[in-house]
Amino acid sequence: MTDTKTRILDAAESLIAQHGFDVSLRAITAKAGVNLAAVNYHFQSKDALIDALVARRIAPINRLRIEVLDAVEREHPEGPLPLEAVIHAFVDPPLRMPGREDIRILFGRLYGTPGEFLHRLFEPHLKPLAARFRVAFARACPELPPADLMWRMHFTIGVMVHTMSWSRIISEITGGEVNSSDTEALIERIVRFTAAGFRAAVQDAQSQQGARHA
Amino acid sequence: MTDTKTRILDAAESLIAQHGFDVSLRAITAKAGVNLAAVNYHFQSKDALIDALVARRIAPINRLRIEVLDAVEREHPEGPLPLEAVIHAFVDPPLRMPGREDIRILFGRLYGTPGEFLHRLFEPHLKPLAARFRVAFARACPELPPADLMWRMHFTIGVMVHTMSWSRIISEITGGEVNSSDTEALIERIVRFTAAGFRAAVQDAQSQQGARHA
DNA sequence: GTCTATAACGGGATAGAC
DNA sequence: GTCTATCCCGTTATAGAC
Repeated sequence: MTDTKTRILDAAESLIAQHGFDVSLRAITAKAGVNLAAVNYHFQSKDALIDALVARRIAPINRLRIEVLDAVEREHPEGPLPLEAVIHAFVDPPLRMPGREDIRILFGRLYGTPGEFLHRLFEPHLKPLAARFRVAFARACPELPPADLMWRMHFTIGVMVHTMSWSRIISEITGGEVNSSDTEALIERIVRFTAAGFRAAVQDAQSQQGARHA
Repeated sequence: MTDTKTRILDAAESLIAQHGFDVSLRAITAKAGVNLAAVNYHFQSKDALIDALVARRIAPINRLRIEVLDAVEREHPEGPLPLEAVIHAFVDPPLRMPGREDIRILFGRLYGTPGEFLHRLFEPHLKPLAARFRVAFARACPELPPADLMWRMHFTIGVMVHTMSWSRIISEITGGEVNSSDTEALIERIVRFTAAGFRAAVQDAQSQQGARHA
């Protein structure tokens, strides 16, 4: 039998992934097989529980992302970085994640809920990461204007997050035709798609105004 | 003074965009300037209110998407469809949306909350749309294997949704460096990014297994 | 049709025994 | 550390006056 604290975290993680952040403490403690008051003993509040829960998963993932990026930069001390490798360092750790699929869904849920958790969680956990990867992407796409660079990083996050949230459901509604169980192949698909997006031509300031597709 | 029913819908829309779906009926009715009981009179329940609220916005958007796609297909009765035009038909109506930015955020929030609303809202509203666009995308990318086609549609939705949810926040945290107020340019960026992604080479079944980036 | 008042319920948090 | 019992609050929904 594991630690009470981690059992609460595990139960909360699973339930939040399935039912969202408004899961009751009663449901969590029931699933964890611990008493209702335990959650307020080990953590101060439900919010603090969620903070701890997210930090437990985000921290190692971001550490891994930085490590992988470090390795890429070591291999290319100067000149442009290989774009696919940078994207890979960014999207692989969260998508591959430790075991449970719940965590992927939970993670996707976080991104899908802008505002509430932004200042509590993303500001500390994600801001330094974004800064780090921003210069990496800039080195991978030297000719890309800064605004386009930011938007395309943003788009890449969108692809990653949406895939994390919906991959299981996608598999269901397409009747298995689209299979998300092969994580390796899925990551590869994402890298190819977004790398091509990064390399797309940018519209120049002139034609930006009235361009329309026939 | 407008209709009570629509005032409730407007208030709910705005508040949900800002604070999520667990906004209280008290807050909604207070903002709408109507009585608490009104929401249960005009709609049966809070869930029914949300259904009505979403349907009110999704229906015209999807109608427009189909209309635009119809026009594209009329101009190209046979042979491949222009990819950018198909993407445009899909992402432009929701991103351009009627006036209020709240609606974009709300829309993004819906996609970011898989599970809860899927069977109630996306099944009826989105399933026929997806089927329609699927054949359109297949005509635009004839050589793309079906599985890749589905994933890339999925990725495109991810880019669109994430942009809708986060565009305002992105503008804030980047200090205006990245500006989301120019909807026209933003749509153009999305179309370029995703079109390039659709056109990316697919990994063949052989190299799918052990490919890794240096 | 719209409001006032209240019912019926479930939520998070806490005090105190063990 | 863990449990029982309880408090207090906010929530949805409803009944009935206007």
